[in-house]
Amino acid sequence: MMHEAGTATEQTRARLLDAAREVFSQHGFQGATVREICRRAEANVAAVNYHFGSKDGLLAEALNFAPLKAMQLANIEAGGAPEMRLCLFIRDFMLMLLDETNGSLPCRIMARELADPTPALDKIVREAIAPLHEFLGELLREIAGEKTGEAELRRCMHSILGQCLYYRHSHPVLQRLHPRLRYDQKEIAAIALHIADFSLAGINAISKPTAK
Amino acid sequence: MMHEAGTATEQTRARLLDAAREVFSQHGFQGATVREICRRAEANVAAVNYHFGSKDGLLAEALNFAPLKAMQLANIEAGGAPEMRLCLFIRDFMLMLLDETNGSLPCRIMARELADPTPALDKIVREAIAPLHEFLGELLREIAGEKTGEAELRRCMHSILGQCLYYRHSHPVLQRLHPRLRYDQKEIAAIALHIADFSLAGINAISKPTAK
DNA sequence: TTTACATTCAAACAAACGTTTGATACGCTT
DNA sequence: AAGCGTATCAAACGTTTGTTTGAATGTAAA
Repeated sequence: MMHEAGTATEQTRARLLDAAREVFSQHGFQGATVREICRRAEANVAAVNYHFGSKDGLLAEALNFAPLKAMQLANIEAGGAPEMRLCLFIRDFMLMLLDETNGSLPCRIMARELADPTPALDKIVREAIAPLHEFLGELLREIAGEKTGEAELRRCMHSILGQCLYYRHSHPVLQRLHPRLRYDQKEIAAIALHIADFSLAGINAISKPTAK
Repeated sequence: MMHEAGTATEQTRARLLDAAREVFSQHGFQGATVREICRRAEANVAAVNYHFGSKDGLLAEALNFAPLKAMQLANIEAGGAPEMRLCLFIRDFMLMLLDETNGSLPCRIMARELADPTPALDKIVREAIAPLHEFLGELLREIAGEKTGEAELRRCMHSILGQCLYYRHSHPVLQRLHPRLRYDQKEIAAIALHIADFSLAGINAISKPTAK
């Protein structure tokens, strides 16, 4: 009756999810309208409620934490010095946040939801952000050493995440200030490298305070 | 006929502006409703359109760049080493972004608008953000020295602003992760000090690259 | 073919939105 | 007191929102 891969039903579901990810990442949950999502998916307005129950349900299914988790796993398996792994993490994270050719729109949706709580935020925090913080906390612990306090380490983590997210959150502003700027992969890599250098120096200063 | 300070008309205008600043800073421009603003201001729904023409007009008048400019001016007049002035700037900026007792809600409204363009964003960028970037750019130039490239210096500026704005943008998330956390003035000062230390070390690493 | 069920569709729904209207109340000058 | 312009108000306006409905369509088993 249904449920074979590639069946018409599943195609509509998939088109709706793709369109939803685009519109949600562009306009946020509040700014996105069911009608625009359906228009892009070439589906009827009722399709969202039929397949996902509600706009909330569509958001919940549109989210996908797999790329973020896969990135963390690959980072751990990459091995090497923790400083190098931090460098790698920042670059991969920035690519997910900024690279248009990167398919991981869910990460950009999550970035939008940070400031604007929706019914899905609790799930996002529980399943994506909390593990990310744990992963990054352990990585920074390796770099900063055991003597660094928990609060200082957490603030270093916030400093790094803040730098990364800034380029996503402030993108409309930065585009107005520097209209020529384009976020191609080369520019993203350069920014990531800056953040890594900047942050490693910061961590060192925090973890090994030198008397003046 | 009217326009004397303290007249009933001006009181309604003032109440509307106060309420608008609260609601806009809490829910953003899209999320805020004219009806809630009027309810808090104890005014009729039509009052917004009568006094400000539209919801857009209310936002435009609710914005106030004076505190941000005053802060920059005070910073310049304070004098002292540029490193110390950066420290001062970060603390004042964080207080405007986070301190509940601080009356400068416009700064928090602007922080929300960064990610979500509204008709007022162009004016915000032109009159508040661009001057802020110029001010901070000059301050960082003093710290980093003449040899540092323009792009590197701008990235350092983004690193600092990103760290500061993170605590505002990610507040809903951080509150869920650390429910006990409260942003009193002591905590804000501690965070500001961290960002300053972290960033000064970062700037030094960028501006005076040391061969390994 | 007939039956049963899942999916799609145009249309309508109720609620909330920003805004407008026309009447009423107020404050001032004459 | 009369007249005039401003401010306030309840009510309604026209849109847009997410959602629901009931009929039409497609698909696969009986």
